[in-house]
Amino acid sequence: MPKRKAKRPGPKPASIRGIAQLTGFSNTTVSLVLNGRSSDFNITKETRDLILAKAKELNYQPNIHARNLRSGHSNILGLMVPTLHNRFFGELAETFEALARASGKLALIHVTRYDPAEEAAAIRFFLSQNAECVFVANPMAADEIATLFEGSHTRQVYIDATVEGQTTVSTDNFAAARELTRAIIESMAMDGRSGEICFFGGMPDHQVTGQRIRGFRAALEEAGLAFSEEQVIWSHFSIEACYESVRTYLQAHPAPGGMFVNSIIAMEGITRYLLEDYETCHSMHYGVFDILPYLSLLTDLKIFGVDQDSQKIMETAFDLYSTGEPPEGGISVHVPHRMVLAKKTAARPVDGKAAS
Amino acid sequence: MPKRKAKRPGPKPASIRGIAQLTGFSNTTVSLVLNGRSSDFNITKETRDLILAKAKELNYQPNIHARNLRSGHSNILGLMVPTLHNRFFGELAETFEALARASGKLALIHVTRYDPAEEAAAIRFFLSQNAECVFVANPMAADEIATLFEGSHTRQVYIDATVEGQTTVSTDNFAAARELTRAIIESMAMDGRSGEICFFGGMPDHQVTGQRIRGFRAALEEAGLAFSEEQVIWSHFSIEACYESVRTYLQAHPAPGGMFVNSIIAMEGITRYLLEDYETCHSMHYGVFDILPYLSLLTDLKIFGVDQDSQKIMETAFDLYSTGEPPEGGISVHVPHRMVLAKKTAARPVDGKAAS
DNA sequence: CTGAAAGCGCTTACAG
DNA sequence: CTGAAAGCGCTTACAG
Repeated sequence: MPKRKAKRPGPKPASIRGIAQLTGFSNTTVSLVLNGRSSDFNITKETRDLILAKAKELNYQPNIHARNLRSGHSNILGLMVPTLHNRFFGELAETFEALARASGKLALIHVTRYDPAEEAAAIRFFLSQNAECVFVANPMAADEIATLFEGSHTRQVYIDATVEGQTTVSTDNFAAARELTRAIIESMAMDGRSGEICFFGGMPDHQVTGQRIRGFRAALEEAGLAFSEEQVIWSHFSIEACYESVRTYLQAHPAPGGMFVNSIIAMEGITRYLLEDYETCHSMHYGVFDILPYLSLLTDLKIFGVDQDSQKIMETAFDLYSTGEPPEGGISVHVPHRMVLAKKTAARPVDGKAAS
Repeated sequence: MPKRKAKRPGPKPASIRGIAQLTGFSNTTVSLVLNGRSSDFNITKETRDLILAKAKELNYQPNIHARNLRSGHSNILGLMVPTLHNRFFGELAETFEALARASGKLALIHVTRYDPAEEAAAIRFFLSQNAECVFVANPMAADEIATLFEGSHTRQVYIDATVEGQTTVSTDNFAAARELTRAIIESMAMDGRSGEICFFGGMPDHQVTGQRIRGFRAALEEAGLAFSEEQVIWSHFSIEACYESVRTYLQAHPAPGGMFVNSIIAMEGITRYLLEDYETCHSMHYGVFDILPYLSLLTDLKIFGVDQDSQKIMETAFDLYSTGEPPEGGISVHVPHRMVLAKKTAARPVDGKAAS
């Protein structure tokens, strides 16, 4: 057990000046040594060891504020994310933080809750701090964001977004959505199931949603199925909102066939509605984007999923940033996703009884 | 579409000095106005409006490095979390960031991956930056961490941890674990199911796990059931590790009864094993800590859960920090959790007590 | 009512 | 091989 904490003694953290005084060298020498530049300046091994020892003894850590203020480059890396409530962004953020720290940068995370105004505020903040790079994940207003960067020295890397002339990294949302839709169609066919397939979740201005809708539509049309705007059910990304939307839709469409579910949050909204109408929910075929890897195994629903590789996506984005200037016109990278198949195709006995 | 970005023009962000020159006032006056202290210094409305207008025009944002360096108090708030891969910590982090920003503080998040060495590094970093407060969530080595703070001015608030003499906020892990275990026992009884109940997931030194094991044990003993160390299956918090552990256990224990699952990650490990032995997995009764709110509804497993209110926990922790000095000896707050019942026993999640 | 000046901890030409 | 000194953008006594 630690002792009750002492009240106000507060020794200040070790500083360069402190180490300089204690060792008898100048600030310059200490700073040089501590920054690993001793050899560039032919600083004696003895001097170096003395300073290093003292620094270790005092547990010296540079004051980032002073360092960044002075050196001009802020050492700040920013990550803008719409939320941290789901696996995809949580993992993105965790990887971001680890990579930033490993390169000696300060990781700043700004959560914008799918709000374009908050997004603009986030970017302005990062710019005002002279951030070295901002990773913009899944923005609502990608183009507006890009214009904010104009004239600044701050780099920008987009994740799950497409912006003309910028560096972008993402899952191939169009292709993945098409694959997922195909899986739904095929699953319905094998099951002898008919009925409309709808696209559920997301807001009209949300770029990634738009790409997925195009993939959804392409698959439908390839299969000779019609697509109309009415098949798209918009909904804000919250369980409550998704629940309301799916409820309204299903009560108006008594015999649905399948659903393209645009987020794990939307799936939770559906699950909540399942309490009210198990039969209908259970009869449908689902395809979920950002599925939890093992979710499909747990459930007795007919459910497929796209599992994005968020760690790889972030690593790729970071690489693109850290390997110097981007090529003129930007560069776009797609990171492969993984399809998660419904458990029927895996080694598990089919019983699929309603729990009712 | 934004224009291709300009290459190196880089106008520097607006500064106090810039505004001073442009408006003809001194740095002092500008600084005072911008910090909302005009009235304390009887600064003319005209002066104030002029400066404010110019600041807005230039989209002035204070340089945090300069401000914090000068003003001594760093304005930094730290959050130490073991991971961001799950809902509980993701939501914690999101709420933390929002609260910090709303109070004009700089939110710094440090992910430690359940590694005591990383935890110490995180705390040392925060201390070296003179952070105003560090929120320590679910540490492996709470006591060691507390000693690191000794003699510093940095406040500390523990989340999901108990430290002698410190301010702590958490779910009542003991009580919740006991309730959850009771639910498992009762569910098994109603089902006429016998067999050992084991505790699955977590590492020996993990404090919160220890508290939950005590609750688990209490419930067993209250029900006249034996408890022995062999019923505890340790496992690192990763899907892979949990899969391996559960596999080893179940192959050695052919007729298990129930499982206290110590994290959603552990549950995913089990789900993965379900592919190999559906019968066994399906026959057991589960209780999961940190369940996804609607997970139990999706599955055909017999599964109960504890749903922690991470947002409320973080808000409470933040309040405790922001309302000044903590009382001598610290203060401990428990935030109520919610029991999620298996769908067989209830039509929906119910607040309060376990199944009756 | 407003300004001149010091200084937070650091880095970096420059001098020797 | 090492040191004296300037300055990053800000805040805050202090002076008037």
